[in-house]
Amino acid sequence: MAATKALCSTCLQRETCLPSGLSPAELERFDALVEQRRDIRRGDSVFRAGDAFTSLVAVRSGSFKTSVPYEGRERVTGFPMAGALLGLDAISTGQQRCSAVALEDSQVCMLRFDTLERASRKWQWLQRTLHRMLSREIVRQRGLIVWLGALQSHQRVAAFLCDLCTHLRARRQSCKAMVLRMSRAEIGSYLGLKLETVSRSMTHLQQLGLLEVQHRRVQIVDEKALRALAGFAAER
Amino acid sequence: MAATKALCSTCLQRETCLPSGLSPAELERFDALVEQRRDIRRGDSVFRAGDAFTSLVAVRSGSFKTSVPYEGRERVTGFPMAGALLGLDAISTGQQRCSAVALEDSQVCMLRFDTLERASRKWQWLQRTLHRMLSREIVRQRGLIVWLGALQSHQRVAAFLCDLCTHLRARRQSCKAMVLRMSRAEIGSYLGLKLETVSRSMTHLQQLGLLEVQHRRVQIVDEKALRALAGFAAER
DNA sequence: CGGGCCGTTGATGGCAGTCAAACCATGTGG
DNA sequence: CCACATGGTTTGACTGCCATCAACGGCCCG
Repeated sequence: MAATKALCSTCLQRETCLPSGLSPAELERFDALVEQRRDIRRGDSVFRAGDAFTSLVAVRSGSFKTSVPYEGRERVTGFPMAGALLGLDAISTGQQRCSAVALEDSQVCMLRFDTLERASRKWQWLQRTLHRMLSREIVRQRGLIVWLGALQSHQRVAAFLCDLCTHLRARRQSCKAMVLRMSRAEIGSYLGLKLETVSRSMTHLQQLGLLEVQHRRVQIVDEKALRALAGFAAER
Repeated sequence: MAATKALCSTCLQRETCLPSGLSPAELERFDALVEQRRDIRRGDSVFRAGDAFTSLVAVRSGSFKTSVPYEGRERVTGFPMAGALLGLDAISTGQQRCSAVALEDSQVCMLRFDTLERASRKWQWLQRTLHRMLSREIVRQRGLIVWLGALQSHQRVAAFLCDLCTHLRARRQSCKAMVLRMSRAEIGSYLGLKLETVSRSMTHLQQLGLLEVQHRRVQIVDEKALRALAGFAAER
């Protein structure tokens, strides 16, 4: 957990992160808001459910899983990647409600929330961006709700993979040869399925000629058909 | 759609709504933010998916259902009641993503969002409350995600009824003789179940001696057992 | 080389979806 | 006031999807 000063101006994710669309001058001012940068090793957590909330966490590189404890077990609620903001749910109570564990060696930027609130009272662009990030999280979660309530298992897996693909593309990474950072069990927990069902769904999609699956290596062969199967309209 | 000036200072919901915990002086200032009050008749909508977003909508009295179009059908995403804030998801894109239809004759207060943003740059308490409302919506939705992914049909129905009960109690209404404003089909859409399954689950819970059900009249006989069945821990 | 973890595949059972019919409350018009 | 239509709810029989239990196989790492 090395602590070094983060510089948003040098960050590859600044366009998908909080300081999006800023002028160089604004960017410099924003840099002052970042408390520290931390390296998180694979398997380590940034915070755990129950921790006191003081800072939002921006993912600078790598990827995480967030999960809530429920009935002794864990339910995965998302797989945030670079540019995402963690801890938005903790604002309401001041307590973290989920745990965030790194799926690979990652870097995060800590943003003290009281500092952020003060700054966003001064700077309209920051206020707007923060509101948008909060609102976007609501939209994202609702997408999951629709998946869980309306789709069959192989459709959910298809939707998950398409979604992952979209996020990777937005981060200029290859979608043609994805490497899943999470296990079948974690995908299943996220999608409300058992790990065996996730596995079966993937082989099913492979048999349809939409995917090539080799353990954690997934290649999307026919993305259009995959999206259609998942019930995505032309939109998105 | 009568338009009269709303007065938060006279509103019964002001403690669960945006202007919560305000001094009389602050309350007066807040009153100035409310654009107008509107009466919405049962079956009418406040906004529909695709509408341009300009205002948040606070429910003053009555109840609504919010739903997103999906594959030609509708998926119910919530049943907001008095004190709730509608349209939080629209902030991210500036477009309404769901429709809000009144389940009974209701009243709402329109809050222009640009006005609200300007005011919350001046008033810290407003900023905090707005952030909390946004964050709380994330938490609420995540609860639903956990239900959908982890619970059986009768557990989901039990959780739904307990949740409804909690909200009614917070609004000082009776929980012992609830009248459901929504149909079985709407409950099913919300919980990711078919209407027949909702009906069967209710009779099942009745046979267990936890409920008394007569069409839309539901009486909770053993709330503790119902909560236990739904997987609620002692918390909440 | 061996062990453990993860992923795949198979057989079986149970829960919820589907199709269908009956029942009930409400409201409307004769 | 009653007959009737209508929409919502309940109940039944059957089907199908996913969970469960179990065994096997591949990969990584000590």
